[in-house]
Amino acid sequence: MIFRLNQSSGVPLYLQLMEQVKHAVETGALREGDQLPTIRSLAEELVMNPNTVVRAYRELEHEGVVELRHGSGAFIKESAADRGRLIRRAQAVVHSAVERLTLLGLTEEELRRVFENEISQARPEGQWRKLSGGKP
Amino acid sequence: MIFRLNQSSGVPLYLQLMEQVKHAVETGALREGDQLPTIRSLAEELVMNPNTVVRAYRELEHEGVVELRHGSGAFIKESAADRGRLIRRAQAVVHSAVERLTLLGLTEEELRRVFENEISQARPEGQWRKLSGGKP
DNA sequence: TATAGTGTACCATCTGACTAGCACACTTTG
DNA sequence: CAAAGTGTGCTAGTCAGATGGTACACTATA
Repeated sequence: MIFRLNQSSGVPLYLQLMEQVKHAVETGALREGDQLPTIRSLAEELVMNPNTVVRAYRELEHEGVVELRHGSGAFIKESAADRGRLIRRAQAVVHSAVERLTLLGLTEEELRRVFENEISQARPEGQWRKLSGGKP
Repeated sequence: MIFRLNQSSGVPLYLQLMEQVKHAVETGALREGDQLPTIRSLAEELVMNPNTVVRAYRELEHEGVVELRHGSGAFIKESAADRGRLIRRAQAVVHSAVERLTLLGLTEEELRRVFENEISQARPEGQWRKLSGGKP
């Protein structure tokens, strides 16, 4: 497993860690019964506090993704549906799109904005706040 | 202009606001000389503290995106390059990709993870921390 | 039955994001 | 000149993320 965390994105580290684990499960990189890194070892390698790892693991347990076994470790729970194939296919689609846009000359910042904008346009159900203003 | 902020994403509101403004400029929705909403009015409509809007505006000014005129308002500065056409083209590409993946049955959460994973795979230059662990 | 390795549970502390409220200075408009 | 609307500046406080450290409880293994 390889986890990549972005310190300066504003997104809490424990949330990023959770996302990484979920993604690994979705792609099949982590399978049912696999043991996750130890809290202490992961904290050490990611140069973060063990408590932060604990928080991520506990939330993942609460979401039913992992199982914490006192004294032995953290393990991937049986996932309801194996979406590995679908996710990998999706990854391919996104990959080609990102590659194409990179060649067009978009910066990573622009890419993120375009993507986030598209998501929020396509699915306005979430916790959004709208503002319709004119020229004040 | 329409701004959409996500309260529960973990990303600071002032950063989200900045992104929205930048995106609006990139797409051409906001043009040179256009006046942005008043600090107070924007804060009121977005139901946030004026200080938070101030912070976003000041950072945007620092980045050269807007110009704050004491006593009159905030205005879009002349942008170095008009990337409107490029960005709109990119938006079309991303739009079709997102649509396709939505039809495949991906949730918004999965979509975000796949995208973020792709970005970090494609451009590992940033402030990333790697972990290569095995089964501990 | 030891012992090492694991998760669990606290507590104190620091930092940044955000809120809350007020007074002040400048510009526009009448 | 006066009033309304604007950005500016400041102080104080709340909250969540993250750190740092310690002690404890459980499990696997020799």
